Amino acid sequence: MTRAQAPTGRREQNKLEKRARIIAAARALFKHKGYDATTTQEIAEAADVASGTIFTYANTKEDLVILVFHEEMLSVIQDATAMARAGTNLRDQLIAFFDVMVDYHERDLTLSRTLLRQLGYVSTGDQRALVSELMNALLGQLTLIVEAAKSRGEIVLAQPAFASARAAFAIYYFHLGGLMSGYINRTQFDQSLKTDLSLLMRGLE
Amino acid sequence: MTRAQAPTGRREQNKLEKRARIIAAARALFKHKGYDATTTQEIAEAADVASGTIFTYANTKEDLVILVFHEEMLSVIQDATAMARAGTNLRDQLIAFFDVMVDYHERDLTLSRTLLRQLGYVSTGDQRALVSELMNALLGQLTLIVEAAKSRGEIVLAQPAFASARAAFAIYYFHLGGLMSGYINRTQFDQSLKTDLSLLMRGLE
DNA sequence: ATACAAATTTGAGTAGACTCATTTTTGTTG
DNA sequence: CAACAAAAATGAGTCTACTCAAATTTGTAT
Repeated sequence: MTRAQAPTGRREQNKLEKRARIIAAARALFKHKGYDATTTQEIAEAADVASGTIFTYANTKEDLVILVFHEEMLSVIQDATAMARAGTNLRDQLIAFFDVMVDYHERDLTLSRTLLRQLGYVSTGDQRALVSELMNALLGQLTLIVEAAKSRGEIVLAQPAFASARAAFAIYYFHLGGLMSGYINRTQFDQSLKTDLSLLMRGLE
Repeated sequence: MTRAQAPTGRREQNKLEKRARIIAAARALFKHKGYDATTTQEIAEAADVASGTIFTYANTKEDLVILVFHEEMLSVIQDATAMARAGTNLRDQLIAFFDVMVDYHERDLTLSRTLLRQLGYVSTGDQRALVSELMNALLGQLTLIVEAAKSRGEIVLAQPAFASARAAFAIYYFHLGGLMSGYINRTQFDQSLKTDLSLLMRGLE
């Protein structure tokens, strides 16, 4: 199922290099000219491949956004995890974590909007695997944070820690969408996230 | 700001009729042939307008999806509210509410996927107003449900009821995305929603 | 080396969403 | 009703994401 060994024949090697070139070209152009203003032709030229080659590595132009984010996001998650450690209680740790993520998204609004859009609409297998990987990394870190809070006796869990991490992320994700689409501003985002996470901590009953 | 009176000159009347024809044509074709297989030309023909006219009523083909859903969704929200009344406690009422919504979305997966995608990426003013209206209707009903639970002493709220409604919806929305994108199936959806809403009820602390 | 098949790349071609200069319709004024 | 301006509709044309048959490259076997 999952490829056992990293295949490193010449052919595989070339594919990897070409793939890397395409992703790098896409990233540079998206950030420089913006997503919409960048054509797949331009990406192909910058990556020194034919226009059709793009589409053996990504099924659609939007899939390229996922490829671009995939690498970056993993390191953002690391940063977020590091920042979370500074917090003194679970809620503040979660807020610190999400803060790093939002800061990242705010740096390139158009691109992040395209990403969010795409996350809810992934086409085929390859890209889906990447999204799953990101989501697992994210929820994995959040789960660790929740479990740590449990260990130090701060919270009591009737459900697996994973479920709490998921619920917290769901709340973050919803507000992120509102922020990215311009329904709310950053101040409102911070406020709403804080309120709703407090709610999750204390419960309604 | 908001137009005071309904303007009903001949011109306005014609626009409304034309708009209605376009939406009806789009709905019929989307449901019959699917979103992707339907061309804006076909919609224009079915609505008996020129191809360009479509784009004076919707900025993009995807915006048409929002127009189609706008009407339908308001009545789905009514149905959901009615079903929620049957529940005996807040959590079950919320689950009953969301159940109606998911049933609706499951009836036309492709179209709902396109809607969800679009919700996180609304282009310009007109469509944004429609989305806000839907969201307000939805969160409004949920808020009423939460407030009723508070009135009968089932829950205690440190925050406005609106925040609880929003948090519940956020959880629903996240899992809905997973369901629509095929990351989870309906059984898993029901399970996860139940778990996470229970979490919200009882809190972590 | 040579022949062969499989994998990969190529780029001209296609399809369809969207634009916009022009035309048509509508409402108003004298 | 004629003349005019504003609003709306039109559809030929553009632009670009994406396809796919043909060409090229790669790995293997003899």
